[in-house]
Amino acid sequence: MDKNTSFLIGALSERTGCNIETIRYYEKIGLLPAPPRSPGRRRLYTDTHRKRLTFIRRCRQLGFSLDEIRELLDLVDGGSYTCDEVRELTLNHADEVKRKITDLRRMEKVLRDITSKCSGGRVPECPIIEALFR
Amino acid sequence: MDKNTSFLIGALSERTGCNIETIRYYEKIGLLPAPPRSPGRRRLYTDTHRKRLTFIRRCRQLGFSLDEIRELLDLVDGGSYTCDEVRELTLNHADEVKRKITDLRRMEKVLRDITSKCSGGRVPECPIIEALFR
DNA sequence: TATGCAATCTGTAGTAACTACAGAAACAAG
DNA sequence: CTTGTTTCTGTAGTTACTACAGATTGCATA
Repeated sequence: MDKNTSFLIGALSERTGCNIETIRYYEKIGLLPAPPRSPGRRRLYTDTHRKRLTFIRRCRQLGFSLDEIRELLDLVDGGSYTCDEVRELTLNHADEVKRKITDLRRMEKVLRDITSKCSGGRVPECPIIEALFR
Repeated sequence: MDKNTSFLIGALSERTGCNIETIRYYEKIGLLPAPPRSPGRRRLYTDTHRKRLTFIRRCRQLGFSLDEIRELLDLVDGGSYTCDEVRELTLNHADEVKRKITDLRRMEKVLRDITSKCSGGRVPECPIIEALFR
């Protein structure tokens, strides 16, 4: 928990739930800064990295694309971001999520409707198939 | 609408809402059978193809993966599918859709909660960012 | 001190489901 | 006959990872 304590990539992986290959991938594409290395060239992370990675992971879970996250991080790194800018990005995203929910709900309804029509026997004219072909 | 009337890939694309490259892609991976060709080697589709592609598209919209669709089509093509098998595939999928909806709803709530905390000014300590880093 | 084994390293290739192009050939209209 | 649109094949790019292969490194134990 100390600001100066450092740990290896495996520990970072455990603490964030992000797998090792993905951490190195984020470094490669410049989302996560390259950390200092041990004499044996192992990556040495600190809590700062952990926080940043947590941020990235959380955004991913919220459905932000890596490019959107990059935008957010640029705002943060620039230091001169406007609350409004972040707010807009986030609200746009919330709207997108809302649309997805609507679609999925329609999707679920169709699936349930379809299966409710199926008697469950061994017939060659399955209503599910029929419904989907129409 | 005639069983024997054939049309070109552009028409199939329009009728199904599936874009041309994607149609050729589905043929390449064996989801859509290779249609006969005109003397000039253009693909000649019939309503049978249209129906099959419609089925594929609809399944995609419902969130089935191409592999799942392949399973469904194999069942159909085999001719000996059980209604139960299709039903199970479909119900499993409905459950998955339900889970996705749950996740997205939580996601949306977080996004709205977060933005509601933001006053919208030009401050360096944006609560949205703070919330996501924690 | 030797040795074994887990963790890490780099770099490359594979994944899903397309999308985008380049360059050639075919066809329809004026 | 020219012009423009459509289609053709084949290849490469996309996103966000995941999965190796083969080489080190470092720690613990005999």
